[in-house]
Amino acid sequence: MQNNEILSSLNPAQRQAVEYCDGPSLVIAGAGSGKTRVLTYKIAYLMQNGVEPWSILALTFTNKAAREMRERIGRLVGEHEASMLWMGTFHSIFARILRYESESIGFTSHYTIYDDKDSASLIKTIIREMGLDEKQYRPGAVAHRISEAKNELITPSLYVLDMSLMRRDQMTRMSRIHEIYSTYQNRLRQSDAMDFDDLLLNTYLLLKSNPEIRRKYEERFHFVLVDEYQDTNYAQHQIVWLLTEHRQRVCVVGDDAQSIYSFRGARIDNILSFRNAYQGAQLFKLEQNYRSTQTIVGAANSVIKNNRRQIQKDVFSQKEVGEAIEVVEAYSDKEEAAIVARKILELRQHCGFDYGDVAILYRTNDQSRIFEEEFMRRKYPYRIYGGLSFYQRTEVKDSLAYLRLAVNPHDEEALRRVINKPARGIGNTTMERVYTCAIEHGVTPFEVISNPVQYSLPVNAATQGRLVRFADFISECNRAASTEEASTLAVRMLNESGLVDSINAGREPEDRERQANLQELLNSITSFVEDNREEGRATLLPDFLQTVVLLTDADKQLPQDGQTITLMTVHAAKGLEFRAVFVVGLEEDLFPSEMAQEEGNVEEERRLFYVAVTRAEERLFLTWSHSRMRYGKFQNNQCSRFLREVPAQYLSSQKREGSLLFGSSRPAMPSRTEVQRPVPSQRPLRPVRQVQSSFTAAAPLPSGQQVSVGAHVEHARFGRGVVTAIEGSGMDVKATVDFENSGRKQLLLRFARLQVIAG
DNA sequence: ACGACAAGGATTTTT
DNA sequence: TCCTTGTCGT
Repeated sequence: MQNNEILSSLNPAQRQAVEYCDGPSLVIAGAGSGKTRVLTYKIAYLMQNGVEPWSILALTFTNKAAREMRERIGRLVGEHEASMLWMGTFHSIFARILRYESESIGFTSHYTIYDDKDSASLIKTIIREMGLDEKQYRPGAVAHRISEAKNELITPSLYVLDMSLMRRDQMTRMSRIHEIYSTYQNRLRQSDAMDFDDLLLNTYLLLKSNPEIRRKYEERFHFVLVDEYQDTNYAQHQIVWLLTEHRQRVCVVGDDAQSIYSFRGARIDNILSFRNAYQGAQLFKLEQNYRSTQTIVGAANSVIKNNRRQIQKDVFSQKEVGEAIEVVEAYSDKEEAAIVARKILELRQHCGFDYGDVAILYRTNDQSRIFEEEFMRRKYPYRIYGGLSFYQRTEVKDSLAYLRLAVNPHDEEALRRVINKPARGIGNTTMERVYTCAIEHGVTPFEVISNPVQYSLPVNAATQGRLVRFADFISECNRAASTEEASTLAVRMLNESGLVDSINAGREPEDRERQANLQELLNSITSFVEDNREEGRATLLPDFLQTVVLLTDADKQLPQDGQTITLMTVHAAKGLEFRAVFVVGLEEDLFPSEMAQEEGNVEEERRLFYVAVTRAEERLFLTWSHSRMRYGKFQNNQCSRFLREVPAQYLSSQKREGSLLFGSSRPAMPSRTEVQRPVPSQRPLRPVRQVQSSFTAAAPLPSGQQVSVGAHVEHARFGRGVVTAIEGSGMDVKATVDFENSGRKQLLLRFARLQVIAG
């Protein structure tokens, strides 16, 4: 695709944002304004103007966003080119850099990444070891403080110097947090492990304290782009700064009105004051909403106006005015669910909606239950998103812990988790002694169980034997981890450890589910290995683990089949859109949450409401209930202030009897203002690069079938597709296949499980 | 070492 | 209300 083709499909504001590449820019992308489009087109534009793909760094928050963007760019500039971009989540990109540079910060290249559960568990252990009261030092609260500190780039040694932090800890009777933090960091290091926050903190420290390394990455990344900038925390902002300070070639995209993750350390100030950090940054505003009706956009605008801290913008829609928003007032939560169900029936029967067009959005997960019950009764197909993640399930975590030990036997949390799973006579008493002994000798628990005699561990001979046997097993797997293929080793390890048998022993339905989960995990390892093999790479266990810890359920969730109602929290809905949306539970102390009121975070709750409203394309329903069962008792509620912030003009006149809420006038929509048009500066363009490859028309498959360009093929996992190119020679013949549902893939024919359907 | 029971806690959760 | 966690008894 040529430049002009890329640019011609953009509106003026989008186009200006794409074309401006000379300096820092901030793209404020209103809801539904084509943000991803701008990002992908901008990257394609950069590449077509001579910027090498491997010198472009694009950071996202989710793997899903990164994957989708890479696919879209692949369609513009070719899969091969797109595959060379540095594009991924902050965490995965930084984890990769840290693996490469691990030695300069005292880790090995196969360091373990602790997830939240692992770090919480370690923090809890430390609190106990220090003899502190767990009521006073609630592990969750301590973990949160530590995470906050890390996100603010405060190391343990800086923590003690920070008077406001120290005073705050004193006030909350947790004055020893700094010690816990310091011990926690030491234990992580000893375990050759980093938690999620360390991936950012250590990247920052690496770049900050090693000028040569920093220069290397500054020189590597000619252009840095950041998605969802409103959700970045201080650490992320600072790392981006370290990478871009000198070139100032940075483009951040986001919407301050959709900043909803402050509880995770996100700083809305990063986006609000971007132009202070990057002096002279160009501001582009994408204000045309392509998603929703004028009514929905108008309502959303009116609500968000009540926030003080925001970047002024005029989001508008040129779609039809659309249907009025319906407010539903219910007497009980049950009735609320029943009314919603009835409305869905109406939508289906009279308005041409399908189940898959409908989403129910709520503030808290436990609100899903009552809808689930209602839909179950009515036999509506539905799907609840959220809840406990696949990777957090006990059997999955246990299995992964074994694999982690094979890669890094010093991983304390993994060892704690599985040493007696299945029971092998190594109980708590023994392990307490092991940990004490390890601390005394300054070694890892694994070293103690490997050589109990050497460290004079006070246990009897039988226990000693059991410990050594386990340690030897892990050591043997550890040796195999650098040679044996991931799937083979995983299967062997989980079998030989006895974990598989213990999980397969049960016959209860829950046991069946556990068995299925274990199987699913093994399948995922196998397909990971096979995918890599088809693309010409071998896969060892470390490769798999590195990828898998940074995955979430959202990444493996099957795309909507279009036949089920979606139930999810508003947070989970960010970035999605539905023809019809029900925002339910609009009551004071629920939405906005009572917690937010205490902490003065109502503006963030309002942004959350804004996110909810702007998910809707055509129909929006806002519901609330006078009473609701919460924590086992009935609660009486007032309707949410956010409901009152929606002007009556957007609301339907039909109201329930007895409703004191809303009038029924419906004046014209507010007028929109002119789109802002900054003047982009031109710069000379380098010629478009040519890709050199040897192309062939046809090649044989292992099955003997001939596959040629244009052939229709079927793949075991990717489904059906068309071969668009065949290149390479001998062992390395690769086919590029456009799959109907899985996008474009390059596969090594030697391994690919391809069937020719029609040639 | 495991099952039965009580107590306590309970937003949101991209990694 | 309901789930997770800890304690106690066998």
